[in-house]
Amino acid sequence: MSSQFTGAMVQRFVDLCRDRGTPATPQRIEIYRALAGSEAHPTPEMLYDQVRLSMPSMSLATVYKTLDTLVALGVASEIATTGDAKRYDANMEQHHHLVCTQCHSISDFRAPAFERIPLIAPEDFTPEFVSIRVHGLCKKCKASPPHS
Amino acid sequence: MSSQFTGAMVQRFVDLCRDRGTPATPQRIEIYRALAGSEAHPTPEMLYDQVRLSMPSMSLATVYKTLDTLVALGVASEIATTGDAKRYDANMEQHHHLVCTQCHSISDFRAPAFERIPLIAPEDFTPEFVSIRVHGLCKKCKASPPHS
DNA sequence: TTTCGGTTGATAAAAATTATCGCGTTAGAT
DNA sequence: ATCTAACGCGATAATTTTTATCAACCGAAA
Repeated sequence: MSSQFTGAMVQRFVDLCRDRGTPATPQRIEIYRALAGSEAHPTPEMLYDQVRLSMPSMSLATVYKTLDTLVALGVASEIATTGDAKRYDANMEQHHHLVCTQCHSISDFRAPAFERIPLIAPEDFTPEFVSIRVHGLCKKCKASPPHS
Repeated sequence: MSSQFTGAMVQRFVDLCRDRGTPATPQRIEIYRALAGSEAHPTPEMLYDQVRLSMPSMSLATVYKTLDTLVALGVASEIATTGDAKRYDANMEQHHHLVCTQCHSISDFRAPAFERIPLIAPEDFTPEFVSIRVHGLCKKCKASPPHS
């Protein structure tokens, strides 16, 4: 994620906060910037460590509360994982995920073949959107054998 | 999940344990039976409560350890969720999930249109399998308005 | 300036998961 | 049959992750 693109995302975030009447505090801006600038789909802890570099007074509780706020604003989403900690994504465009079965890393993925997945469901379920996860071996884990 | 079908699954589980040299202890059998007999994709806590009905001495730690064993044996899988607790599934057939955006319930789902999703990925990622999640409103939540 | 509502940071508490360890049971060797 | 070693179980402690609480702070409005 290039930093200029991140900057544009931050700007849009600040604008959205103004529109919604949600204060764009320095803490929220820094947390959003860290999330938007990461491709690692970071955990709250990871964001905490990142933001503290430029804002040492940051509290971990603020990170959790702000992430809830970002999700409520619709500028971030929580990713479903099998891991121990929550992970977030600021990429709100239609996209899917590659999940490494070895190291559990998650990366974004777009493919034309996945763009038009039919939105089907049983009759008693009202579908809204589909998410696809491709599980397999990431580049790193393919190269290096399991550490066991 | 009909109980006779659950019984067949338990039988296969016991056979598999014998083949693998993994002791099919009463605890493991009861935990597997509870998982195989549930359609709720239960959490460890839910399985603990269920199994204690017939085996009051069950320990929660045993549930956690056994779930790891079941996954290692390939007779159960952990489901990726955005929730607070882990959730498991004993249905090992190719299937997908309906996730309620309101109550976060998860139900199994099979559709011909999803049977042949192409196993595609970027060049540096080795895909193994795909999982699809259809997000939307379940029957109950469609009927009852949000509690807020 | 004062007030008020919302936010932050510190901390406690809760919830979920994992680690530890003694005990009992079982399998295999003798 | 007895002994022994290995393994699983249950109890519990410890760790990790997340949420709740609350006083202090900040900015906007009066």
